[in-house]
Amino acid sequence: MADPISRPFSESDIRRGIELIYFGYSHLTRAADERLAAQGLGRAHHRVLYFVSRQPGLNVSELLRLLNVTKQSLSRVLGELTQRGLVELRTSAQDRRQRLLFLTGEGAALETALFGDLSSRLSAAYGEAGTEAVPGYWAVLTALITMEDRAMVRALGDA
Amino acid sequence: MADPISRPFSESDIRRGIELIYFGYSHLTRAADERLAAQGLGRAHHRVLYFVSRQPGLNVSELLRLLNVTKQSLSRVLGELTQRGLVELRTSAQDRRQRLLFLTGEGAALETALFGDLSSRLSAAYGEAGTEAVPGYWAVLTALITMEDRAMVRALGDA
DNA sequence: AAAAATAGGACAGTGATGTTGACGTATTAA
DNA sequence: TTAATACGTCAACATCACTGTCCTATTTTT
Repeated sequence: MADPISRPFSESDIRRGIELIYFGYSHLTRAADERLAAQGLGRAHHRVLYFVSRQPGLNVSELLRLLNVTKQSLSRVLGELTQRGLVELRTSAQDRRQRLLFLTGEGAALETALFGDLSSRLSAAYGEAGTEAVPGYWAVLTALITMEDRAMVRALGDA
Repeated sequence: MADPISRPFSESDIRRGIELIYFGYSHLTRAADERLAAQGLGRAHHRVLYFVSRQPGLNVSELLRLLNVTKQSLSRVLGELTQRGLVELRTSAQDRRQRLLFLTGEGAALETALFGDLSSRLSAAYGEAGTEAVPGYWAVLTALITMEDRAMVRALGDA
């Protein structure tokens, strides 16, 4: 846990961490952004495709919590994705108020391609940084997430 | 360096890396985003304040390269920042076509507060993750950046 | 059975941030 | 003198987010 006595991190260490995550994230998504743009879609669409692929059958509320946007904002994106036949909404049998989200075949194909874009870049980075570096990368990023949301993010992996 | 033989990274490792950087970055900037919103500013303004603070006297072309946006887009943001008296443009003595960018006192004060927001979150994360984790965090993020841009990012630290 | 809470959708207006494209001007370099 | 460079600017438009309000269907509570 956090050690309140030792403060081994200089301003330069902090600035480095800020700049690297900013540039790193933007490079990570670059190829996927281009593929999306070619289809007339944006990152907002990708995030929906990603999470629906990750947790097929999740409902709108759960997706809203993950994305941390308003339902009006999600509604537009979701409408476009269903119109294009990339995402499907099915009424839940347990609670007929809920709409469960699934990718169509076409949606899954696009998501796979987009995942490939991210994956090839990140695999290369893992490889270049070395196996020992990866747990540290995970640890700092995990610690950036507030306790409140950490369970939600962990749950993605458990699914 | 990259080992072309071993491929020790599963899809789950990759997904984890994607999700953590997405949620981690959004948590990192949360407090700063709120401070900006309270002033009627956005992340675009913050990025300018950040880089001008980091490299006082950089010119518009250099800033465009760092931000990777069009000059029309930057122009609006820069105009707002100068109007509010947060950023100052001075004509370069060496090349009078160039405008060199500096923070005003007020601009520097705001940037300091915003940096404090990022810094306190990231310091806490470094601390929680442990000193050993930080170099791994840096290494993976650095490797995410294309060789082309890596020199540019490194140059920020050297300044 | 009636009332209240929940899940979700819809309409209207607005703002921040980005884009392309075209054009202009001052300054420096060839 | 010509060409390239470093800006700045006007116009139109797209994406993605927001607030606020109102509505329906369904489930839960009382």
